[in-house]
Amino acid sequence: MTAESQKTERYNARDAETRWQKTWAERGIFATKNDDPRPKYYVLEMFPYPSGRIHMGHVRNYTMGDVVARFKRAMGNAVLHPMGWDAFGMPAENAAIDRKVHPKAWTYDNIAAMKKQLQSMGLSLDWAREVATCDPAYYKHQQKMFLDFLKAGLVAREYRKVNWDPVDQTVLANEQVIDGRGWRSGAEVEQRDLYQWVFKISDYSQELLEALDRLERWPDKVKLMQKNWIGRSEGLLVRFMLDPATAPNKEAELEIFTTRPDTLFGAKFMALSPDHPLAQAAAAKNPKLAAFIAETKKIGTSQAAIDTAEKMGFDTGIRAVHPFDPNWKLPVYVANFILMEYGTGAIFGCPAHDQRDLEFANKYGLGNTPVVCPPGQDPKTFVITDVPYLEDGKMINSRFLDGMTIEQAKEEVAKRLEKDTRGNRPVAQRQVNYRLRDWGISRQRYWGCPIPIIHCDACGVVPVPEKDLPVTLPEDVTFDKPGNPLDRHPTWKNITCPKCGGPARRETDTMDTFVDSSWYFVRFTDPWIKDAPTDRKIADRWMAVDQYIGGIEHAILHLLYSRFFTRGMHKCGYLDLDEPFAGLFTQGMVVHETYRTKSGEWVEPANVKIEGLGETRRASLATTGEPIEIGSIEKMSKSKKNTVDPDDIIDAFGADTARWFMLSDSPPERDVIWTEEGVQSAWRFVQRLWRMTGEIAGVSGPQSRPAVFGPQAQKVRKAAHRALANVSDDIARLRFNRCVAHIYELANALGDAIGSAETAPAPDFAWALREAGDILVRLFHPMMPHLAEECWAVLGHTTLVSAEAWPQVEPELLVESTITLPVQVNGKKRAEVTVPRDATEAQIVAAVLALDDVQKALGGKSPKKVIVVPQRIVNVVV
RNA sequence: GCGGACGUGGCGAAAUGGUAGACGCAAGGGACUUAAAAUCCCUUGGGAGUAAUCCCGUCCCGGUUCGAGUCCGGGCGUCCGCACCA
Repeated sequence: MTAESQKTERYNARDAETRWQKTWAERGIFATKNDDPRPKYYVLEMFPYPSGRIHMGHVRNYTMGDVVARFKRAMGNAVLHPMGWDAFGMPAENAAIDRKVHPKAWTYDNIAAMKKQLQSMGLSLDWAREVATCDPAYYKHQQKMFLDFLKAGLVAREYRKVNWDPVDQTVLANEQVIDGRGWRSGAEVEQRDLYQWVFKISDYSQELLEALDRLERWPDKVKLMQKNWIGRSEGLLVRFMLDPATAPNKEAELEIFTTRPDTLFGAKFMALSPDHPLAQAAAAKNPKLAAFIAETKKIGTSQAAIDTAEKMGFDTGIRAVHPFDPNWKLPVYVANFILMEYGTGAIFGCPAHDQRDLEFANKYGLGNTPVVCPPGQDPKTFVITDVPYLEDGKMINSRFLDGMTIEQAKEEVAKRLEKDTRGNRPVAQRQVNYRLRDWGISRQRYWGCPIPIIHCDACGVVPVPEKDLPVTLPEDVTFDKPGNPLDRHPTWKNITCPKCGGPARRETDTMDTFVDSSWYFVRFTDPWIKDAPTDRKIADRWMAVDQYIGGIEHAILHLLYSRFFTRGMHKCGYLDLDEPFAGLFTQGMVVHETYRTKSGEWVEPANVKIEGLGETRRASLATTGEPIEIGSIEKMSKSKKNTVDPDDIIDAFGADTARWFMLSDSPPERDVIWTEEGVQSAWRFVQRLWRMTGEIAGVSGPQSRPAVFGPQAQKVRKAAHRALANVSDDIARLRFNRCVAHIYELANALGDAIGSAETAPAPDFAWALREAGDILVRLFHPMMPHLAEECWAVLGHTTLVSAEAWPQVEPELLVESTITLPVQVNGKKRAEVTVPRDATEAQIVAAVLALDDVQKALGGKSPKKVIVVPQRIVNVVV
């Protein structure tokens, strides 16, 4: 055979893949009907930002989703598997600034390019439902819901301290500040006070927290992260009297929040946030205090600044009165470590039992009194110097609390102070605090959903009338100056007030793009409806998303916001559920080795030549041969140039190879290392499957199922049905790496069987080979759909395997008539015993004790007992 | 600092408390070939032995159990999330 003819016998992935993609599109087999009566299954992958090109992370994510979609479809479900674009956001504006292209043009060009790439992957998507969040037909409904939320009390306008990104010139959510820097620009974030539109997500703190327990198919890790983020703590609000002689005004009281009311007798000082009204009032009369407060503002909010910042305080001269002792006066400080946003912005300090309080007290010589004594410690000798005591113990130095546990003391203090009233109000009340703060959605940006609000000099804040929706973005904008182009737009901004007809201005802020992605999954259920965000019946039919798949980086922001927004939509009558994602899966990243030249420049894998193995493994520049350092394995990123372009891989090997590799080896929740060897291995397997089905197709056998199967045939059939059972189970549990292994096992078994076949195999064996071949193709179809169609046709089928039902397991093929059990003596394996499947325990024991190896291991002793675990193991204990 | 996850061959990894290392990669040997590629076959945790076989082995130290990679306690290490949150 010549090299040329061999070449033609290879599977031509590029050719076959375009062909099958065309066939699927023509026959519309992935279109989903909203009135499909079969049980629904909604599988969704997090939609991409149209950056311009897909990356390997997308390939992994969408492959996993597609496997689930194709499997569920074959299982007889009506499957909803849509795709869209998270199309608003800053990169489009950055491109406008850098390249002088309009954000809209840039975005839609990117969408076109990426759509083509996604289509080359052979994903079973219903493209008719495609949405882009930058489309007025989409954001119109978002504006409507903003107004609904406003009416429902879920939106507020607040003058707020915000994180200001000086480079991007916009406000950032806390979640978008990483180590004190903007998550996109990397610029050090400043604090500014601005009017902000906020969603009242904190009204749902308790609800969002409690509902986590009911999300059974979410990873514990994500639930825990959300739980910590919501940050519930129970404590006591306590009103301290201020010594009137020292108070700056008639505000003769200071309210604090504490989770440790038990330590009240260890109090040494009070501390206020620099932003606290009492601090401000005191500063008005005390220039030195005012200067101190100004000083605290200069210290940045960056992580480094917070880590290294020393505790600083300023004695206001005000004295507070201990709630249990009118003669006990506590100095009131302004301190730089007290946050106005949490609790009441004021605390009482108990240095003996709090790290920060102790540092502060030590610095200002305030001393400490331990009030909780560790078990086994003599209270008389127990002193605190540099390390506070935070554990459990018995109360000491605490008058009526002495001898109690911490819990008892907390309860006692709460009870007494709740009873105690001052001015008709109890001195203390129990309170639950949350760390979660309202979601500021205002962004000083052009490329986002306009907030449908008008500011009128006479009427104030006026919602845009619904008949005027959508408020569309003007297209004639310039990006030659920093800041928001909407703010300096001559005509768009100025408008007449819909209420009074007087001069007014549009709100020029746009919404955080996380709003766009907080409901797109609902829009997919009916993206065609024009006059409402949803068709309620259809939304209720498809929601919740049964399986949501995406990166762990969205564990908090996107998922929490979506949970909130869904509740808002529920409240406003757009659907009837609270939790949008019934099942969540967070997939790992695609990582790759990094390469750098001696001078420290990153080098793309495509330009690197690797030689040698292990210790002698060396890299050099492909062009010049200059030696290159092999660095650590890291997430693929443009900055480190360790990326592999999906287009290149699909061109060279086909989409199926890329898909197969993405599912192989690593468990889906863990990172997968992209290697050249791994791709080669996947590609070889594609070829092998294709050859193998060709060989099976060449076997002539009976048309109808033989009545009896010989041992050779049974062996093949058992292998096929075992693989079928295993793969079915593992796809359902998203254990794709195990599916891959089981498919390899079946291919190996089938390869052996074909190898052992005669030129004219017996009819039953021939039939079994064809059956196993059919099963094999249908099993790998969700992972490698194009190859599967090709092989399916080679096997003589005229249907599409993509539209075939999942094969049925014959359960009797999964059980053996005899079983071989390992035999242990004192927990060490010494022999094996083969017994009939239905052997009784007594029969098994007899068979085991009759074994030479067992007798030898017993060394003449008689066994104390024999443990028989049915179908598993036998252990003889001496 | 608080919270969580993980630690298994040369590598990626399997293993409802029940034969540790399935499956893949890499490596070594062989077949086919003028040769290469491709393909196929064999070997591959460590040690002892001609061999049958035996001993050791899942980060370390203990414990529970007939039996522990798996459960519990204590270390060590790596990774992730949160963090002046009162």
